Amino acid sequence: MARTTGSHSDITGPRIRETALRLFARHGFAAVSMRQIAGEVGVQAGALYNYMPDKQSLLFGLMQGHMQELLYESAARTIAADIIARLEDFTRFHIRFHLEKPDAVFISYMELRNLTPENFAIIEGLRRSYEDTLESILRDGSASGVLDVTDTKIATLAVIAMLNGVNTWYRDDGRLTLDEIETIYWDMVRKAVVPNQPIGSD
Amino acid sequence: MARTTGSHSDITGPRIRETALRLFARHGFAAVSMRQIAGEVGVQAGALYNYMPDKQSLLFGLMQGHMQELLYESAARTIAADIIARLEDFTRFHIRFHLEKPDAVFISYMELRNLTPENFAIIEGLRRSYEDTLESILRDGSASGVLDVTDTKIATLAVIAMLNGVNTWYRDDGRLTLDEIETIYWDMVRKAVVPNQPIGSD
DNA sequence: GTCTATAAGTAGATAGAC
DNA sequence: GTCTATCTACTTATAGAC
Repeated sequence: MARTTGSHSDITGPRIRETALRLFARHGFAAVSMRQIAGEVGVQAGALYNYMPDKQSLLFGLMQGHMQELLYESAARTIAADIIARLEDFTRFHIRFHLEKPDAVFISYMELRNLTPENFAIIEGLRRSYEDTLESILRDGSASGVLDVTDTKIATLAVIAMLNGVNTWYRDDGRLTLDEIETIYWDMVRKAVVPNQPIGSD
Repeated sequence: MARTTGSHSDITGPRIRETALRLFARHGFAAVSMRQIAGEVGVQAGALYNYMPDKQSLLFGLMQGHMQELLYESAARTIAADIIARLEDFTRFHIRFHLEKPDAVFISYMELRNLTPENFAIIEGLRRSYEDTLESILRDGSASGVLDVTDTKIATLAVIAMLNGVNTWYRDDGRLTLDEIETIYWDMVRKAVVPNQPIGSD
């Protein structure tokens, strides 16, 4: 039966997080008020504080949860034994995972400024761990000669930045399928880091 | 002679814009108050309104000025007749220009959400014009066969996203010179879009 | 667990003196 | 052109009733 007051701890909590994620992504953390979140959830602002000590914790929880899931999933999906195949695993996983969670991706990058220094350090650590997933692939590939990168760290950041770009233009109703997009990016990533012999060079 | 009150129109205006640019980049548009800007400039909050009708116009003016300068400079510096050389011009210009103006670059991307719809449309138009600079290079190169890109639009956005990434990690006292960084990125860009024959492929 | 009410502070913007 | 003072609205967070 419908109630306008009473206990809803098991549904209100997730709804607060979903709503906050969407509003933070759309308008920015600083521009969204607790009243606005509460209003969309359907409770009064004071009720939010049953679920979090303050607004900062809400933001941090969203970002931390996202980064932990990213790390967990990337470890599970980047498993091929062959280096080139593992790089392809990573490329396709990164694009797909990021396109599935655009709001969480967006705030995890855009709202770093609004974290306390302690919380910022934690999120930065998780982000670096994720970068290490790719960097170790590039380092192993360079060592064995199947890849050719001038600077492993820069190549890592360059590839991730390039892949992140998909989120800025992708639309569900666009002209390309997800698989086509993955393939186009994988082609560019592969060419950028594989030893090559340009046609027509001498 | 030092004065604490009186006319300063010719120096206060630029100082307001410099200060706002720095504060917006550091803390975000929504998190910076007019009083905070005024305080760092050394005037009272009310005085700011001699230079702009509202806070929104201040943000828009900063972003518009940056984008117009980017367009003007890119046209002046991407001039080589040869396609590959022009792509290299663009790559090196983009990295250098963006590293010279990190705050303006940062807010021109991060604060798009805080523009009114009308202002957003104008900035988006300028951004697309800049992307067209690169896209026309890639299109011309593909047509003449000196470049090989599966999808011109995606390649444009992928290259720009990759180059933009430099701003997230560059430090003046880092281990690489600006020219070394440009060269590393140019190497990756070139390999990604030039027709190639991977060594060891069959 | 949610409500109402409120504390204590800050926001953008304006009016009028100088 | 800048100041002081102020308006109106909104902010995060808390207290206590139910």
